[in-house]
Amino acid sequence: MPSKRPTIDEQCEGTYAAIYRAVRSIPRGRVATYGQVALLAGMPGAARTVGWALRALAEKSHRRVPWHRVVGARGVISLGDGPSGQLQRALLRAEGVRFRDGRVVMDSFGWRRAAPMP
DNA sequence: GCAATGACGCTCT
DNA sequence: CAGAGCGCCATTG
Repeated sequence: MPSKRPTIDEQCEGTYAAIYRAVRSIPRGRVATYGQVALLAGMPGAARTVGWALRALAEKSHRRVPWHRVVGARGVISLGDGPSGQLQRALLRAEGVRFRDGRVVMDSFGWRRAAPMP
């Protein structure tokens, strides 16, 4: 189709594709950090870009991407106390992810990180 | 092409 | 532990 600006869907085929793929690779019940996703997507250091991609995803929300499994470096919910942040927490809890002082217990639930399950 | 923005990360104070 | 500063990369106006 002529002169069509790249929509979210189009961008999903581009740079975001690798990001979404990486996020989809996160096993259920585990979480990964933005930096980790960026690394897996082949863009080390592009943690912020991952945030952009997920943000765009939130507007559509029609993708099967477990965005809730992506958290901050130390397991913090970057969305904060907002409605989205609480939703993320709820979704993670539903998968068995445990929290401690508002942060995910990365030692146990961080993807590819540690340790036997409790 | 530059300046500003952003669901980040790391280091220093 | 909290706050501020700098660096990182991609998108947008």
